[in-house]
Amino acid sequence: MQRGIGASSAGRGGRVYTVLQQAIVDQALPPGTRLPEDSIGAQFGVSRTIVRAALQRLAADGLVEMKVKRTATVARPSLEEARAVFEVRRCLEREVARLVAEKWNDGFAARLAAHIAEEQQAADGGDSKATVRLAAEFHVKLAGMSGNPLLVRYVTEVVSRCSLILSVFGRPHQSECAIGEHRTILEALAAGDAARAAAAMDHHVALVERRGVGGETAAEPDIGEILARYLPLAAVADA
Amino acid sequence: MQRGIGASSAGRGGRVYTVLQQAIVDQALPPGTRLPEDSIGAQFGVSRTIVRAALQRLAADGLVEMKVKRTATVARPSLEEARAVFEVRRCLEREVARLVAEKWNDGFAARLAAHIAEEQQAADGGDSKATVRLAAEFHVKLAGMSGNPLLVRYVTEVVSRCSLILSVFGRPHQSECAIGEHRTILEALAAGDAARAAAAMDHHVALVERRGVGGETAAEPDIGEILARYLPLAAVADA
DNA sequence: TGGGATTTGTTCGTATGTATT
DNA sequence: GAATACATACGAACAAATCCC
Repeated sequence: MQRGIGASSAGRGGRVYTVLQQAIVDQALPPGTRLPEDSIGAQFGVSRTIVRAALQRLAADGLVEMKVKRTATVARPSLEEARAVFEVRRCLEREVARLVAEKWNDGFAARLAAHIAEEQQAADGGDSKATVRLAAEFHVKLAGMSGNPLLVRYVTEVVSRCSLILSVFGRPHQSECAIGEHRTILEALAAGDAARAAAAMDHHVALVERRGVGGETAAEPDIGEILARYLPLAAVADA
Repeated sequence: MQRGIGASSAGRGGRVYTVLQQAIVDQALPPGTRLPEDSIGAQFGVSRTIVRAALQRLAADGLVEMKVKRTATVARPSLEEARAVFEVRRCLEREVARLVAEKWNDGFAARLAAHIAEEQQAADGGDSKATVRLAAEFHVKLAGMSGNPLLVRYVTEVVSRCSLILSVFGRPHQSECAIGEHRTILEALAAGDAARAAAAMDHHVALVERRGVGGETAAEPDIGEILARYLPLAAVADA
């Protein structure tokens, strides 16, 4: 289990897609990074045809921006987009919690407990990259237990986009490290309480959003405001 | 306003994508219909590259099946898939109802009333094709009022897939002609009752599903003849 | 403002795999 | 079961648009 979040359908342009997606959600490729088809193809040893297909899939996922006749770039979500994505994510994940609670069994309990243990281990070891990745995988794994492939696809997509969003608006890492909240969700599920599980999930996602985009509006500020901050410096420089 | 449901992002491989999508949701291209890149490219006067991009997008939307080294075909949803799609659709559209109820204003009321009147007119005129198309557009239009672009995209996708599903399991047409149910939703929204609107929507989608699942399938017609009928629409969409 | 280097959009040829007689 | 026809996967090449100096 070393593959990327969306590795389920690795068929079409698979390797390039998977690697790029993982690199983007890992924040190894920050928003705005140019993704020229030539260079990427050279890196992977394939031609532009393959890269194009991968980039188009990533664009459909909202992780890459492709304007016509322009070099593709890693998407830079706006604050509005961020809100929209989290809104949909909360809706989807509430449904996941309800469905999984209905289908609950001992196997689910064991798998989730093991996953949370892994999260804890990564956190204790100070491996922030793994911590973030595992936090995302928790949600995808849970969605998988709903037995609904379309729900898995959508949850995978919104979770990926949320990782990207946190890399724009959130503090560097450790924003998603709410292992305790994952435990709370597990407990509600184990108790067979669908409503409480859905509420716990909703609360958790809301907290992720608050931690990520709640406080400051770090990115996409007003140009005028920025220049105003720099004017005093200019005055000094002139002197 | 003659464009296809998913015409919002007509940028990449736009014309071919739009026409094929419309033809599929209109059930003019039944499930299982072969979609060879050559023939389609010839019809549209473009090369396989363009057709490929369009087919890939349609495959991502779940409307087309593409296995490696095999001719693409119009997707033939299984009963399980159908259930999964409707499950997600209910979840998404409940959220749409809630959000639209919150943002309700007189403009929304007028636009929805006009749309329902159009539906009624098509139904009275016996235009079953227009009736089905307008029924789908009602949901997409409503989603647009949520102000959440991602929600619009997802609703558009599930609604399209539901049209395809109905063409497999439902009676030929008129399965979705529940204009009265659309009116009930509008009334709940106009009353400012978000919970009732969500419930009405949930009930409506459940009824669409119930009416849809239970029939048989049809035969395979000629692609060229069908696409020729759709080319004029493409010209209009481009203008 | 202009021109050159980059990079995309597209087509078409070849290799490879599938379906069919 | 083998051979043939057919259709896709992939890559190379050309023209046009964009970006940068």
